[in-house]
Amino acid sequence: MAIRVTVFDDNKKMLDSLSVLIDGTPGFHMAGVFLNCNNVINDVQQSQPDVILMDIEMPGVDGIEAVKIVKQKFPNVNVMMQTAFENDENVFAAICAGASGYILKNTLPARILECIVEVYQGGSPMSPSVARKVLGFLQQPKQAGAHPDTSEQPNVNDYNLSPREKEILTCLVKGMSYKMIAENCNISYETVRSHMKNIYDKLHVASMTEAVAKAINQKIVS
Amino acid sequence: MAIRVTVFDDNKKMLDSLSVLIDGTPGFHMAGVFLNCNNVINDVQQSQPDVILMDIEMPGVDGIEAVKIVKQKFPNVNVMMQTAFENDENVFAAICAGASGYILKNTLPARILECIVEVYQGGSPMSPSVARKVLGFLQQPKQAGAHPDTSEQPNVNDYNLSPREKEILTCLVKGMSYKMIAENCNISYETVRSHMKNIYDKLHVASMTEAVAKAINQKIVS
DNA sequence: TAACAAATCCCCGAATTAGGGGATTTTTTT
DNA sequence: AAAAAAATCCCCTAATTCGGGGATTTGTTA
Repeated sequence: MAIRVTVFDDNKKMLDSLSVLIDGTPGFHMAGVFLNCNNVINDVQQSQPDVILMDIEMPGVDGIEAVKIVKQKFPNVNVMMQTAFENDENVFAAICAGASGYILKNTLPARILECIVEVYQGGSPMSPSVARKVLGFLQQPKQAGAHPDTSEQPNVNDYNLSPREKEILTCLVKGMSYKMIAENCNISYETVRSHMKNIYDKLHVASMTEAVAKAINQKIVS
Repeated sequence: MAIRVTVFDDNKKMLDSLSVLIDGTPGFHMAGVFLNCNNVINDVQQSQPDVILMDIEMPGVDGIEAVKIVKQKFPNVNVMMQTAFENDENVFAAICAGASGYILKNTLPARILECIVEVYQGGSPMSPSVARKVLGFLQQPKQAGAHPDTSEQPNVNDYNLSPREKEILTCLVKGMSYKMIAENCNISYETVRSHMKNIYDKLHVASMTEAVAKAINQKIVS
C-alpha cells in the first residue's frame, strides 16, 4: 500500500517537481496538490493523505495556521513542514501547532522521500539545523560568560558560607529534603539542621524557599 | 583535519567496534575511549575531542551527569548520546543537560558516522523515535493560543499553569509561606494548598524547594 | 447541554521544617 | 597556646507542609 501524500505549496514549480518525485516512486502516491490552504479541511478530507507536506509561506491561511486546523480535525494525519526559511519563530510555532517534521527546501529529493517514510512510521525528520534549534528550545539558557570571579577576592554575594554550607545549600536547591541531604552528605539529620540554621542566619532568611530563591538569584551556588 | 571523537561506554565490545569504525574511516580519529565517566573532565582534557559519544547507563557518574559536567567545562564540545533505551526521562534529561544529539544503539555504523559529522557541523541528529519524543515535549503544553507569541523567545517551560497558579508560584518564589500567600491573594489557606497541589502536579515536583528552583531556573515566573 | 478547566473551600493524618536550647571534636587563625 | 570558625551531633516544641480524600461555583468548550 503506497503512502498517500498531499502537498500544500504556493510555488507551482515545487508542486510539479514533488508530483514527479512522489508519483514516480513506487510506494508513494500523490493524493492531492493545493496552491493554498484556504480550504484545507476539504482538501484533506478529499485527498485522504497519510502524510501532508506543508509549506509555511502561503497567501491566505498560512502553513502554521493550516497545521493547527489539520491536527485538530485529523489528529492522525502527520504533517511535515517544508520551507525555505528556518527562523526560530516559525520552527517553534510549527511544532507547537502539531507538525511532525520540519525540513528545508534545499533537501535532496531522495532525502525527502526518506523523510516522508520516516514521518509515516512515526518519526520526526528534521534538517540538521532545525533539529539543533529544537533542542535549543528545550535546553535552559545557560550561563554564557562563565568565569566572572576567578580572582582571589571573595564574592560579595557569598555571605561567608563555609564550603560545607554551600554544599548543603546546593543540595537544597536541587530539591532535597533534610533527610536526603543527610544521606547524600553522610552526616546525621541533626547536623543538616545545624548547618541549615547557620545558613539561614548568614543569608538572613527563615525558610527553605527563601534560601533556594536567594541561592539561585544571587548565584551563591552554581 | 580528522574529526576527533571520544567515547564513553561501559560496554567494552561497543567500545571496540566503535574504535574500529572510527579509526578505520578516513576523516575520523578516535581520540579516546573510556569505560566510565568518573574522570570525565580529565579524560576530555586529555583527548581533546571535537565530538563525544556518550552512553547513558554507566556505573558511577552516569551519562546525563557527565554531559552536564562536560558542557559546563567545555561548552564547545558537542556531545551525542548513544543508548540502548529511549525512555522519556532520559531523552529529556540528556537534552536539558546539553546533549546535541541522541541516537539509539541499533543505529547502523554508516549512520553513526553521518551523525558524528552532523553534530560536528552543528546539527542535532536524533533517531526517528527520539525526534518524535522531542517534538512531543514541545507540543505537550497544549496548543499555544491563537496568537503565536513571536515577540520574544518562546517560553517552552510553561507547564500549562493557570494565571492564578503562576501568581501563587510567584509568591512562593518570593519566600512566602502558604499563610502569607493566602493573605496576599485574599484567599483561604486551603485554597492555596489546592493550587499548590496542582502546581506540583504540573511541574512534576513534590516540595516547595523543587518548585521554587524550577520556577526560577526555567523562568516560569519572572 | 454536557464536559471540562479554573478557582474556591474543607478535613485528616503523617511527614517535614523552624526555632530554641545545648554539646563535642577538629581545623584554622591569631 | 588561645581564640575562632567549622563540622559534627542531640532534645523539645511549635509551626508548616504534604498527600490523600473530598465539595462547590463559575465560566468556557465541545
